Parts: sequence; structure tokens; C-alpha cells
Amino acid sequence: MKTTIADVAALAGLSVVTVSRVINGATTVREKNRRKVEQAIRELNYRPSSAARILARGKTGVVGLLITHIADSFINELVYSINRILEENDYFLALSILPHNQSVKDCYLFTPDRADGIILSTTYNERQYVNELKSRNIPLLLIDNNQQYHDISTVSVDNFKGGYEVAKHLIKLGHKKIAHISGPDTLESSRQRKAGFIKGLQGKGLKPFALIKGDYSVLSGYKAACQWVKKRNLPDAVFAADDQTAFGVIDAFRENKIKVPSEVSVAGYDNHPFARSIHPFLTTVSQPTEELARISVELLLDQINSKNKQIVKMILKPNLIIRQSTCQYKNIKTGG
Amino acid sequence: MKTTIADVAALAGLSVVTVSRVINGATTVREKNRRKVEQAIRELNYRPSSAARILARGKTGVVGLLITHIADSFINELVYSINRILEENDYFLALSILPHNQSVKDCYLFTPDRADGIILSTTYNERQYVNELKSRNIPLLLIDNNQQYHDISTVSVDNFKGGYEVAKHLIKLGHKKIAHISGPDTLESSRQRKAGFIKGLQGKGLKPFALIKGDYSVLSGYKAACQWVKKRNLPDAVFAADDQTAFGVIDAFRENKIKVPSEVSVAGYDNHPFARSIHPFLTTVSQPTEELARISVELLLDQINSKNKQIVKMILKPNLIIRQSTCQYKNIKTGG
DNA sequence: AAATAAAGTTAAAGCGCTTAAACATTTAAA
DNA sequence: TTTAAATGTTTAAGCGCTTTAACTTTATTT
Repeated sequence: MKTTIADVAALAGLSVVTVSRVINGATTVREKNRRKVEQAIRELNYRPSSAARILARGKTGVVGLLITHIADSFINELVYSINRILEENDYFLALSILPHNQSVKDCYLFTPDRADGIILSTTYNERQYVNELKSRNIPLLLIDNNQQYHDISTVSVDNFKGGYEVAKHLIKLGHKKIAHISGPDTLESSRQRKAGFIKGLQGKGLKPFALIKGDYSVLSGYKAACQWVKKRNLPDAVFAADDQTAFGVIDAFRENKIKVPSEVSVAGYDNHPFARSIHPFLTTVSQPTEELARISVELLLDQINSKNKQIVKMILKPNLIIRQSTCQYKNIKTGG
Repeated sequence: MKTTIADVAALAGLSVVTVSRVINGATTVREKNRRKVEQAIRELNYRPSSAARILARGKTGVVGLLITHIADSFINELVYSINRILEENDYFLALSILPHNQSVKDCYLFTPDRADGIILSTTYNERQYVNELKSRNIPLLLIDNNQQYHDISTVSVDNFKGGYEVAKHLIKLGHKKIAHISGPDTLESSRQRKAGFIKGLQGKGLKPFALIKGDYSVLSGYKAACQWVKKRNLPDAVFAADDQTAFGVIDAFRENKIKVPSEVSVAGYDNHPFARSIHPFLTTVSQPTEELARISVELLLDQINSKNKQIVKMILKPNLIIRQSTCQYKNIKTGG
């Protein structure tokens, strides 16, 4: 009932070994016979059983990507890039979702013989997850998280630098009263962006106008901005720890007839797709997703193929994208 | 080097068959021996090879979910729900991404022995994808797409009804000049929402104030609203085909000092997470994700286990969620 | 203590493929 | 034609597990 390699061999009038050679790209097969085999495969709509191949070869040809959340534009791009780059290298991508509070051990990718290596991307619990995955003894790479205490390779983007660059940009525009709405303190990315921002100000002898604790949400930005409006004490510029927060800030200012950027400049972080469609177009920081994906995949494949087993910690540079939501300081405050 | 079931048997002082029985939950093992086996498994950190099991049993215990895009709040919830429900049924979820313009045949899940059944969720090319997947002769279910011409089971949400309900709601509030900004005509969901909306108006003898073609984006809503403002001819209410479009509409109105909802009511579709954080909170239509996931999984598992091979076409009802962006008609137009 | 039921064991086959070895057949080069 | 190189074939083992069958040991009943 199930067509096997033997069926193909029979139809092609050749041996199973020859068919296997064709499938696996051996060069020792005459062109004419290769054609016969390919024809038979097509006629029978044959595809080799992955389980049998994995068992026989001792490797899967699969890289697993373990992520904790998917509805996030950054992760989305990352997944696409990783998928494409793996394809270029004749590997498959298997994606696995790790719901909150669930052990890695309960997930698809944890079972042996599903993947030759795993890329982990998580914003929390990374220590537990890494330890659990390490117990599987499989090549592992942590992406977008440069925790230093793990003996595994890591590729991430420099959030400190991102925050620093935003500060530099806003200062250069002449702003002095610069506020920051951070993300959750539990996230390394958030802590780094804030630290970079503060450092950037310090370099020019400035202190933050305010440091508000947010949570990477529209609402947290909205509320922070409302507070400033209420106190009639507006900053010259706001650096929101992510674009969603920035959207909330802009929203609140507009509701209160405070013009962005002429009265207050606003910058975000992430280069969310909306950043190009909301008004005004948002000044933000974009992460080099493509590069992040390529480097991660290459490092992991090297590890899988034992080309290079060294632990690598790589930190990529983010890019400041200047759009319409930030402009030169003008001192025409109305609401302040 | 690799620990196998034989190693476990040796350490436990029992036979391989007994170990296999414990692993597979057979009831014919004495409690004492079961403990021994479990202890040995723990000591050796043993997990059976999935490839070997699949090969031996002829089934994978995996359900594949094939999706075309992930950064979408609806899909996100759906994936989580499906994952959880599969878990309850002792199945694993394997997720596979299908990039634009790529054949299903190139993706992870298409290879034999990766999954016992596949759930497909796509907003385009569904005919091609379904045909390619059918050639694999594997239980298949199409989710959120009630195309009638496929001989496969389908579970979807009634977009027509959703559009109809929004129309009814807006009419009940006293609005007469009701506009619609649709999604792409290539999407069934968009066509249905529009059709339901028009039908809803017709029932009360109304015609759409305008039917604008959008594309499920913030910008398309923004532009449509700007046009109305420019012509100084505002609708009483706007039904945007999705929440993102609605966000754009609200954005444009606010920029032009037109109050939502007191001057124009705005309704969206999808119950996007932002719908609860943007101001005003958005009246929208939510889809019964949990139910969608549960029914789909159950139907597919029935098919896999040959309990029920019938083709089922199920259409679930959406829920209108009334928030702050729609209100009673007041005739206080300023911009019209 | 004998009879019966329950729990384990050994042996063997098989899932579908890859890979190596030894040998046989073509084909191309000398 | 002879020889060597290139292709194929057959045979066999093995990847790690499940499952069945036949049989043995251990526990439970009467």
C-alpha cells in the first residue's frame, strides 16, 4: 500500500541501491539510469520515509527553532529568514512553540531524532530552557539573548548601542529634556536599551527628564504621556523602549493636541511594520534580522557538522532609522 | 554512546519488552518493576528515538500545522489553542511556515512520516496547497477557509454573519450613512464580510454610503478617512474590514479633529489585542479561536483514527464586541 | 499443595532506508 | 583486443523500536 524504494526500483528496472544513490545524489549513476529512476519516482509519487532515513543515517537534516511567542513582527521576520537560509543549506526548519510555564521537555523538538540542532529564542526563562535543552546533548544556539553565563553560542543585537544611538540622535536635534519609557525590567533587551540611553545622555552631561516604567505596550506609552500632559510638564523628546509604546505616546499627545514632532519628538524601537504606516512615520531602531538569522544558522550548522565547536558570542549592531516623528528642537511648547 | 532501550533494560535488570511496555503504558507490568524501569530511564536520561518509534509503529503521534504567516494575532491565538488541545490528546504539534510563492512540497511537513495529519491555514493559494497536500494522501483539514469545492473537511468562522452583525449594530444606533472599507478582494474573508454588511443594510432598506477598497492595513483606513474629510462628506459610521484598517480610520479622524465616536462611529473586525488598548476602545468582531481550534483538532483526530471519515464543513459564529468607538447617532457633525 | 491467573522472558520479524563489501557487467581508454 | 575504469548488482547488516508468539516464572486462589 505504501510505496517504498523497492517499488521504485522495480518500476525503473534497477536495484534498490541504485535508486538510493540517485536519491542521495551520488555521482556514480549513468545519466540514462538516473532518468529512469526519476521517472519512476514521479510516476509513483514517491518520497522516502523521513523516519527510515533518519534512523539509517543517524541525522535528521532538520534544525529546530524553539520560540515562546509568535505574534511579534521581529520574530516573524526572523523565522522567515531562518527558514530561507536553512533551505539554502538543504536543511528543513521545524518550528515549535513553547507556551508559558511549560517545560521544554514537553515540546515536539525535545524528542530525540527530530532535529540535529536547536535555535532557541525566548524572552524569559532562558536559563531553565537552556539547561533542559543542554541535557539533550544536542547543538544549541541562543538567539537575541546575550546572557554570558551559558556555555553555548549566542547571537544577539546590541540593545545598549540602540538606546545610546537614540539618545545621541535626540541630543543632536537640540533636545534637553529627554524622557524614557522603558520595557519590563525582567527583559534584558529593555534593561540594555535603558542603560544605553542613560549613557548616551551622560556623555553630553544630561540626565533623563524622566524614566517611566512601561511594558512594551501601547497603553503604557499612552498613560505615561497622559501623566506629562496632566502635570503640564512636557519633555522635549521621548524615547519609547519599543514602537508599540511609542504609538501610545503619539496617540496620547494627539488627543491632547500636542504636536509630534514639532512640540515633542518621539522615537521608538523595533521598526514595527506599523512604524511606516502610522502618522507621523516613526523614528525607530531596526534590528538586522537577516544578518542575525544568517549568522545564527551558519554557527549552528558548523557546530552540527563539527567544523567549529567553539563557543561564539556575537553581538550585532542595530540601525537607527530617522523618520518624521523626531525633529529639531523649536521651543514652541503649548501644553508645557 | 547513544542510550537505547537496551541500556535501560540492562540497568533495570529487566527485558527490553518490559521496558517497552512501561514506556507505552501497558497495564501488564508489576508496580515494582515499573518503578525500576522509570528509575533507570531517569538515571540514563533516556528518551526513545522518535524515528525508530515512527518506523516501528507506522504512525507519528504528530499533527502538522501549516501556516503562511505568523505575525497575526488571530493565528497566534489559534496556534496556542491547537497546541494545547493536541497536548490534551497526547499528540505533538509541528509547525511549518510556508513562505509566499513556495510549493508545499518543499516544506518540512510534506515529507512522509512527519505527521499523521495536517491542518492548513492559508489566506491565499489554498487550492494549490490543498491539491499538493492531497497528493500525499494524508488526513487534511482546512481551517478558517470554507471553500466549498474541496473534498476535505473545513472549519471556519462566518465572516458574512460578522459583517451582517456589524451592519445591524450600526443601524440600531441610528446611523444611516454607513461606509465600508473592505479588505483585498482576493481574500474570501474580506468578500464575505463585505457581503454580510451589504445584506445587513439592505434588510433595513439602506445602501452603503461608500464601499472603499482597502487591504487590511492601517494606511488603507487612514487614506479612506482622509478622502471623506477632504470632500467634507463624512459618513455617520464606518465599518472597517479589520481592526488595523479601523486604527487608520480613527487616526485620520483624530488628526482632523473629528471625534470618534461622537461624530463618526467606527467598527473593526478581529478583536486585535490593540483593540483593547487604543483610544477609544474599538468595537469589533471577535472570532471563537478556542472553539475553532478544538473542533478542528477533534475532526482531524477522528479522521486519523478512522473514527469518522466523513467530510464536514463547519461554520462557527463570530461575536460582536461593543466598545467605545461606536455610539448613538447624534447629528452634531462639524466636518461634514 | 495444586490449579489458575498474572507478569516476564526469549526469540524473531519487521518498519524503510543507507551503507559497505564483494562481485559482475558495461563502457571507455590503451 | 585487452585492460582499466566506471557502473550496477546482490547480499547483508544495522539504525532503535514495537509487536506477536510461545514459553517460563511468579503470585494468587481454592
